[in-house]
Order: sequence, then C-alpha cells, then structure tokens
Amino acid sequence: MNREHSPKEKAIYQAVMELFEEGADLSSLTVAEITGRAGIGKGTAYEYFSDKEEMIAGALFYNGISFIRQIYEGLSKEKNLNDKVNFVLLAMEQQMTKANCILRLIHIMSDNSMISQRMRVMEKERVEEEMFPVDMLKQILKDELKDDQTLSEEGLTYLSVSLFSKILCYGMMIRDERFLDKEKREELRKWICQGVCKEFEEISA
Amino acid sequence: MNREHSPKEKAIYQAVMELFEEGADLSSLTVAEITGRAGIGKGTAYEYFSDKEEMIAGALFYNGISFIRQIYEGLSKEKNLNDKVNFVLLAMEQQMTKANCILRLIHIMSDNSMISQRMRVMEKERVEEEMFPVDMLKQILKDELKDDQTLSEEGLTYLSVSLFSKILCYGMMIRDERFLDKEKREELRKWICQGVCKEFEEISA
Amino acid sequence: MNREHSPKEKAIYQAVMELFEEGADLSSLTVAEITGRAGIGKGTAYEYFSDKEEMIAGALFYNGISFIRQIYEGLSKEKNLNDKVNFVLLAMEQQMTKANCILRLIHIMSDNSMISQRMRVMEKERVEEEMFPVDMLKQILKDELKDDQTLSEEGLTYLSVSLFSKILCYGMMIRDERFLDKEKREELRKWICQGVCKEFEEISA
Amino acid sequence: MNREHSPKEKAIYQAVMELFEEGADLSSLTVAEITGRAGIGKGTAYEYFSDKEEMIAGALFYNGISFIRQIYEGLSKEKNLNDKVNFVLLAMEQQMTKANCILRLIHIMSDNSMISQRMRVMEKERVEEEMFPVDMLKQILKDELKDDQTLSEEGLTYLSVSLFSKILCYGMMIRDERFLDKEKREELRKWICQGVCKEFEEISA
DNA sequence: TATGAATGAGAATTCATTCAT
DNA sequence: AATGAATGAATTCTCATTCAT
Repeated sequence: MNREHSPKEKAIYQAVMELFEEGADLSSLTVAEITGRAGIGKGTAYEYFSDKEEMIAGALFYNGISFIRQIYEGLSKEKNLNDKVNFVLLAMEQQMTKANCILRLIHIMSDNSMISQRMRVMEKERVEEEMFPVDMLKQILKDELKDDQTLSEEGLTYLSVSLFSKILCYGMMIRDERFLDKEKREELRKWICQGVCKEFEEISA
Repeated sequence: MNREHSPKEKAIYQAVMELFEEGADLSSLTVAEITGRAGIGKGTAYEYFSDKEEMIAGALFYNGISFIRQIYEGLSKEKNLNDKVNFVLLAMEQQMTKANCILRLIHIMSDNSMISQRMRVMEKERVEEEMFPVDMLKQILKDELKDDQTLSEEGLTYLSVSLFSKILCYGMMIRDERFLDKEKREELRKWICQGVCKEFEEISA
Repeated sequence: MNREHSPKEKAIYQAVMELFEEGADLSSLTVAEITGRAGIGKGTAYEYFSDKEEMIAGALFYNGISFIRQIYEGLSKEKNLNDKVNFVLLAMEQQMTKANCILRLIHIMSDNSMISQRMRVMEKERVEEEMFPVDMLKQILKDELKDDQTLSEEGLTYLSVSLFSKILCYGMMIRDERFLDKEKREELRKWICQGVCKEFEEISA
Repeated sequence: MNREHSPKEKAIYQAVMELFEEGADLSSLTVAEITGRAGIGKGTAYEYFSDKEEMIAGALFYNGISFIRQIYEGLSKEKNLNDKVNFVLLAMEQQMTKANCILRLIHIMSDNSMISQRMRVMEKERVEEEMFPVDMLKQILKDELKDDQTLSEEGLTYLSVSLFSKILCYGMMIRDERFLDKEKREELRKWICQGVCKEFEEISA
C-alpha cells in the first residue's frame, strides 16, 4: 500500500489481499466479493478503478512492491551474502504460510490472464525506486561485490536469476510435507545459502 | 496425448493446447472456443468430459506427461549428466517458443484455480510409470550414480529440486531479449550444465 | 398396454410407467432415461414415436385404458352398486400404493402441458370401446338401473361425476396419515358406498 | 399478491399469473418469458428470487392464498351452508374462465414437479392465518355447526374433503361443452348445494 | 431394423458495469 | 462522493432429435 492511495483504494487493496491470502482464486474473484469485504459500495470502487482487473492487479502490484521494499530494508541488518539469502528465504517462508502468497504472486505475474497483463503494464510504468523481485536480487548481489571483484552484466544477470530460481525452489520444497520440520528447513536453507555463495565466488572471481 | 483417448478427446486436448500455445488465458477459455477450434459440436465435448475444467486440466495433464516422456526417452541417447541436462534445456527451449508452455504449465499447476485443483487430482490418480517434472529429474540423477557414490534421500531431493530450479531459471532467462542470440544461449546452457555437474559431484561425494 | 403394440412400444410404455410409479416428474423425464430403462436405443424409440410427448402421453393413455378395463371386467363379479363402488375404491387403493398413480394421471390429464394436450388428442381419436374414468362410472350406473327406474341424461351425468368426485375424495383421504389404519379405510369406504347408493336411489326414483 | 412484496416481486408474480391464465404450461415457462412479460431485466429477477421455481411457486402460492382469502371474506355475506357452497362454486367458475386456474393450481400442487415441491415447502412455512383450500372448507363447515349438533373430527374431515371433491367435480363438469349454458350450470350448482347440505345434516345429526 | 454418437438450439444463471438517487 | 438496484451480454450445460453405420 502506498502513501498516495486514498482510503477507499487502500480498502480495496486490503480486501483483495485478504481474499488472496484466504486462498481465493484471483481469476474468479468478483467485484461484489471485493467491495463487500472492503466495506464499500460496488459503484464506489468504479470511482477509483476503471475495472476489476485494475483492482486486483493494483492490489497485487502495490502489495508486492511493499513486500519487496520491506525485505530490502530488512536486509541492511545482514552482514554477508549468506545471511542475506537466508533472510530472504525466511521472509519468503513467513509469507508462504499465508496461502503461498509469493509463489502464487509470481505465478500470476507469469500467466496470460488479464491480471498479469495489467501488472506488466504497471511494472513498465512504475517509478524507478520500486523494485521487483529479480531487480532486488540483482541489487543484493551488486552490493556484495568487493572492489577487487568484477562481474560482467551477463554474469550478474545469470547469478540473480539463479538466485531467484533457488528461492523459488525453496518455496516449492517447503510446501512438501517432508519439510514441515523446522530443522529440515534450516538445513535446506543452509545448503541453498552455501550454494549461492559458492556460485557467486566462482563467477565473480 | 495418450493412446487410450478417443479421437474426440484428442481433438479437445489438441484444441486446448493450440489455444494455450497461442497465448490464451486458460482461465478465461470458453467451451465454445475449445469445441470451435476442435471442430466438433459443443454438446459432443460433454459426451467425453464432465465439465470444462476436465477438458482443460486433462489437456494440460496428458500433454505434460507426454512431453516428459518424450524427454525421458530422448535422454537415453545422452551419455553423461552434462549432456543430459543440456538435452533437457534444449527440449525446454523448443517448447518455450510455443508460448512458454512448460513454464506456464508449472505455474498453472501451482495456482489456486479450478484447473490446477483438477490437475492435482489427476496427478494423484495417475499410474506409476507416468512421471512429473521433478520425478523425472530425480530419476536422471539416480541413473547417474556410480557404484562407488552414495546419496541420501534428502540430498537427492535437494539436487533434483535444485536442478529443476536451474531449468526454470534457464526458461526465464531465454525469455529476455538479451538471450535472443543462439550463442549466448549456448554459453548459458554450458554454465548451467557445469553448475549442475559440480553440485552433483560435491553432494554425491 | 394393447395387443396391437409392438414389443418396443410396450417396452417404452412399461419404462415410462415404472419411472412414473417411482415418483418421477413426467415433465422433466428425458428420452435417455426412458430408453435406458426400456433397454432400447434412443434412435429406436423414434422409429415408433414421433416425439417424446407421444411416448409419455401414450404410456399414460394406454395404461389408463388398461386399468379402467381391468376394473370394469372385475366389476362383473359384483352383484350390486354398493359392492361395485367398493370394488372400484379398493382397486384404486391398490394403485395408490404405486405413487398415487390414478390421482396423478387425472391431474396430468387436466393440466396444460404438452403431455396432457397429447392425451386429450388421443382421447378424441380413441376407438369406441375404450373407456375413460367417468365413462366407466356412467356405465356402472346405467347397468344398475332397474326396468322401473328412469334417469335423465343430466341426472346420469351428475351422478357419475358425483361418484367420480367421491372416488377422488377417497383417493385423497387415504393419502392422509389418519387413514393408514385398515379399519378406518374400510369404514370410510362403507360411508362412501352408502352415500353413493342413497344418492342413486333418490335421483333415479 | 401480498403487501410485503417489493414492486419487482409483484411484477414477477403478476407476469407468471398472466402467462398462467393465458394457458401457458408452467413447467415449460422460461425466465426470459417471465421477465419479458414483467418488463424487467432477466438479472433483476435473480435479485429477488433464488431461482425460477421460486418465482413460479411463489406466484401461485401468494395468488392462491389471496384468492382463498377473498372467497372466505366474501362468504361472510352468505347466511347458510347452501348459499355459501353456491358462492364458492360461483367464485370458482369465475376463476375457471381464466384458463381453469383453480383446477390447474390444485393439479400443480399435487404433481411431482419442482414447482409443487417448492409450494409444499412454502405451505409448511406459511403463517397461521393463511388458509389453503381444504382448511377453508373445514372452517365453513365448523362455522355451520349449531349448538345442538356434534361432529367427530373424522366426520368433519370426511365432510370437508367430500365438499372439496364436489367443488372439483363442478370445476370439471363446467369445462364440458354441455355446461356452457348458464341455466344448466345453475341447476348443477343447486344439485351440489343440496347434496352437500343433506350430507352435512345426516352426518352432524 | 436398431443404434448411439454427434449436434446445436435453447435454458438458467452470473456478474461487470452503469446511473439515478 | 457514495451507493446499490437494474441490466443483459456472455457462459455453461442439457437434451430432443437426427443420421451414418
């Protein structure tokens, strides 16, 4: 949720996210459900949004941005790449308990629905500072580069997407019942963090 | 497409896949569109499927299975892990040109729509031999184990999911305009194959 | 069921009556249900009937005629009006256990559905000897007239319709839980038979 | 039509009754026909009714109640049983000109269609004062009992159903072309009224 | 003659969107 | 500005009927 949004817009965004977190299928969400949950009139929503897709895509977009920003801000406390990656994985895990939100968000952004089309439009129009997942990861990696290390643009891109894929991978694995156990998860995170660090060292060498 | 399917079922599956490959949003596909494309009457579809979801989920499911099987069969020609991974990446790349099908398939399987729910049901009911992505990758890795190597179940799972995430990663990267160039892609595949082999060696050691 | 009907026609009639007796709503019966029950192909039914309505109306019509004829034939054993009316009431009661068939039949004949329209057409085209409820009752009353009694056509019509209404009345009452008891029913029949006889005596005097 | 109904509900009820009176078969009435006649949008009907059956059953139910109430109120002007029965017969006759409404209403209530099922549900939920046909007739008979007369519950039930059957009987007979003549009908009513009175005297004696 | 696969017209119902209040 | 009643286009699904085998 961003500062420039009116209370009604926020209410709509909030309502969409709640329904999303409760497991609703976004493509079959109705305006009545959204406005009902938001506690405002159906007509009112159309004073602020041109159509249903804008409500949903907007909610996901600003929520995603806000989540990314929170993570990025939280990262400043972490000293090294290993801990940073671990922090991101933990943040993801917390979100996951809310009906797999991040994973679902990523899915939605890469399907061909009206919602994802709108989100891509929003992404293109977004102001510079707002960051989307892969961009954030790229930034983490850039921040990590010591003076004596060099990394080509391709290398950086590869590393950030590889990191992204590992995070996704973690998200997928912890949905499995074999990873309900806290310690198992911790071990998995350790593996992933190490893997990322090693790859970073090798490529940035 | 499987052998036991009647021509009409195949026509429906074929139609769904064509529309999917043309970029249609599966959750807003209509029965009229599907049967129109399949060249059969609307009512006919309901002789073979109980509802729309079954048509779409069925199409994706059997198509996915068939794609996986093709890859697995093709793998037998490849001698080592490096070449096998390369083969999988290439197979994926070919599919990708058809509207990122595999990626989208994975996405659909993990969202909360009716279609994905149906696919998960189908997955549970599937016969043993049919393999889904991660299972296939696990098999590839198992096949690779030499007599003198040991690998815990956890290690195997991690490796297969890691491999899966790398493949996903490749899929995402080649959507980027910077990887339109064939040589760039080849180089990327080389990196990935090497990374996979190295990780395999380390963990199975 | 009439002698001139082919086995397939009989099978259809039989199927409709079974479904009817099982409580099915005739206006929502489907051809598939009927032919499925009859054990013949859907197309076959159309070799013998021009449409669905003909199947249902025909079944009801010939079944009704056959029921009426059975009663009329059974009546010959009864010596006087009192016993004859009692016989009709008992026959009705037996039928009633089969999902109120006679009552429902009468209802169907007097609503405005396609089925009843068809039955009325059939009634007009029927051959002389076939008798419908009120006609049968009229005949019973005529048979009862002694040589020294006279009865105008109006009187006869009134008496037969009055008798009909009393039979209907019996049919309705025994659906009530207060008349589950056999003795209660017997008493009720006695009342009705007496009432009919008295009215007959008065008017035919 | 009841006071508590919104204008749209009334419009639906009105439309259903008009179509009914014009002879339409209720079980093949469509929502499009009803809303078209009511002059409202198809979707609007669903704001007030959960489905088509509720529209039709509701229309019949509230119309029936209102008709019964009108008759019962009109009865207060009549001094004796004979005149009261005559009044009911005349009221019925008037309704009959509108496509046999009362008879058809009774038929519908006793078939196995969705509509009748819904009406029976409504009947169970109805408030006390609202009366259905047989209840009204029972009330007429109760009102008629003098202080010196006694009548068992069974007797009362028999009499009211007998009266009901005679009314039905009148309804059936006047559909016949032989009773198109006004005088014939008057004579028939006289007969029926006398019959009812006589039976009442005998049983209540 | 018997069949049932194929069909498409038609029905109920939903829901995004508008607009009078 | 806020509302929600009204709307009808659009969608799913059913089923009587046909016709090639």
